[in-house]
Amino acid sequence: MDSALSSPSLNADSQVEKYVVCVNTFKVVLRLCKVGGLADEALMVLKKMPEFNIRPDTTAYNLVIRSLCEKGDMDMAKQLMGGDGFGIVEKAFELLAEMEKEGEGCRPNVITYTSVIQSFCEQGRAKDALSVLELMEVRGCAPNRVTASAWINGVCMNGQLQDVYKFIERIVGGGSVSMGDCYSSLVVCLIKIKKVEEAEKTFRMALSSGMKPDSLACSMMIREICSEKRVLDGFCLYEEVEKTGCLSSIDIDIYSILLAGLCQKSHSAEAARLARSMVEKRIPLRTPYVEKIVEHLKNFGGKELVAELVSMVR
DNA sequence: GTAGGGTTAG
Repeated sequence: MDSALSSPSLNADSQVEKYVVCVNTFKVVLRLCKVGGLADEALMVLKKMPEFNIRPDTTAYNLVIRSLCEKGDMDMAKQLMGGDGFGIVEKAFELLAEMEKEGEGCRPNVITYTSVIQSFCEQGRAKDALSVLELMEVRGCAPNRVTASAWINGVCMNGQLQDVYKFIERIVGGGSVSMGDCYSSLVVCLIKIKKVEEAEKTFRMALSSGMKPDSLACSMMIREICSEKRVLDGFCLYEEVEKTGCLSSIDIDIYSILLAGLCQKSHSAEAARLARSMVEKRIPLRTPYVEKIVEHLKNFGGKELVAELVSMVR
């Protein structure tokens, strides 16, 4: 990469006549660097752009910042295992500062700030993350649900759960992220770190406080409860979620998982109710479950219902 | 084609 960049065949002067090199050309290269984990090379390419009379824009900078952050995370992991490596994220942060100085055309946006915040959070550097959050707010850039999610995720993974509620209060207070989005992220994280009981408590609390958890949080929570063989609990939770009207984009597999579980445990009334609602909503059965569901349901739900369900199998 | 949370059969 280094030699290619500095070779005579690839300098600004000789290229101008033969090719049209533009920002997008460089973005293709930067994207490749990012995919290939070549953070230093990405930085080098970025610094080379002015020689082609091309000013990097926000997305070009963001690609490099993401590359650096990903490398920083890897180095951090190495460090935790006894190696060294720290401070790559500082480079990303320096680039961010550079963008703020450069002004128009490459001004940092919510993605830029979020990337750096995410990296700091993953490294357990909540204080640094906070300073970036404050910076973006000062610059009039509102954090969004991804910003919040990155923070919550990092803090959870680092076992700093006690600070997460304070953070949620703070970011929701800013007015650009909803409580439901924050608690959805939290629930997903808690499940991921195997704190399922706490996840369920949090999820139920969110529901009863009138929040609308997002579809992933709903799907994961119900799926988790089903996997504990608590199908009836799962079904009740599903019905509660449905009442809030935030079920529109829930994972459709959940329906089949619930229905199969209800059938297996002979909760016939509930099974028939769910089956009817699936027919109404045109939710298809998942094929791995069809046989067992049909077998149980034809005794309780009626032949017509079963026929309709089966006709929707895909 | 600039960012983010997961599963995959009883």
